[in-house]
Amino acid sequence: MDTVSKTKTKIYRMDEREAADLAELFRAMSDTSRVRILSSLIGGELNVSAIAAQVNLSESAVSHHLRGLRQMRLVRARKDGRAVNYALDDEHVIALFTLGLEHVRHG
Amino acid sequence: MDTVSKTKTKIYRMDEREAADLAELFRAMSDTSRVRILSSLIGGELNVSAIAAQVNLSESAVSHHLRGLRQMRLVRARKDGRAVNYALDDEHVIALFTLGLEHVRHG
DNA sequence: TGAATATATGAACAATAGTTCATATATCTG
DNA sequence: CAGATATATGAACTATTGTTCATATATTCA
Repeated sequence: MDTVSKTKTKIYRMDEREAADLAELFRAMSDTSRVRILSSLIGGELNVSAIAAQVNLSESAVSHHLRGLRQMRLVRARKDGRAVNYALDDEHVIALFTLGLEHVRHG
Repeated sequence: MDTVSKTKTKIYRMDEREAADLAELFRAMSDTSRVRILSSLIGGELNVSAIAAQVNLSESAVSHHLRGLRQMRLVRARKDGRAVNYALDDEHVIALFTLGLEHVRHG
C-alpha cells in the first residue's frame, strides 16, 4: 500500500462530527482579518494592540477574533502584566498556511 | 537557515490580496456540507446525485456547493453524457484535509 | 486608593452565506 | 421530436458572521 493510499484510508471514513470539527477549523481561517492576524504572528509573539496596529483593526475586533482562534487552538495566549501576548499555537498552523498558499498561488 | 525558518520566510510577508485569497480558500472548506462533499470524493470520482445521496443534501444544494469548490479549484468536473463527475482537483486537497484532521484530533 | 492602560465581552446592526424552490439547459431514449 | 433524467442557476428567505460601541475586568503606577 503506497503512501497516498494509506493517507486516503486514514481519512476515508469521516463521520458527521469530524466533518463539522474540520469545517470549524477551516472557518477559523476563512476570514481575511484572521488570516492577517495569524500571519502577523509568524514572526513571533505579539500583544493585542500590536496586532491591531499591524492589521489595521480595532483592538476590540482583534480581541473577538483572537477568541475564536484560541478556541480552535490556532493561537495561544500568554499573560504578561496587563498585556496578553499571542503566538501561533504550533507548526500545524504554519503548515496549513504554507499548503494553502501553494494552492492559491496555483501550485 | 533551517527548514522552519525558510518556510516562515516564504510566507512572512503576505499582502492584503494574498490574505484574501487564502481566506477564500479556507472559506470554501469551512462548511460541514462541503467538507463532507470533499470527503466523499476521496475514494474517487462521483457524479452530483451520488454525492447528494451520500451527504444527504438536495442535488441543487450540492450543485451550488460544487460551483464554489470548482471556483477554488478544489474539485474538477468531467462531463460524461448527461452526468457530471466530480473529483478532487489534486493532492493538495487531501494534504489540507490530513493536516486539518491531525489538528482537530488534537495532534 | 484612584486614574490610566490593556484586553475582554455582550448586544445590536449590517453584511454574507446556505438552502429551498422554481425554472433553465443539456443530454439521452423511445 | 417528446418526455425523461442530470445538472445548473437565480431569487428569496433564513441563519450565521464580523464589526462597532458601550461597558466590564484586570493590572500598573502615581
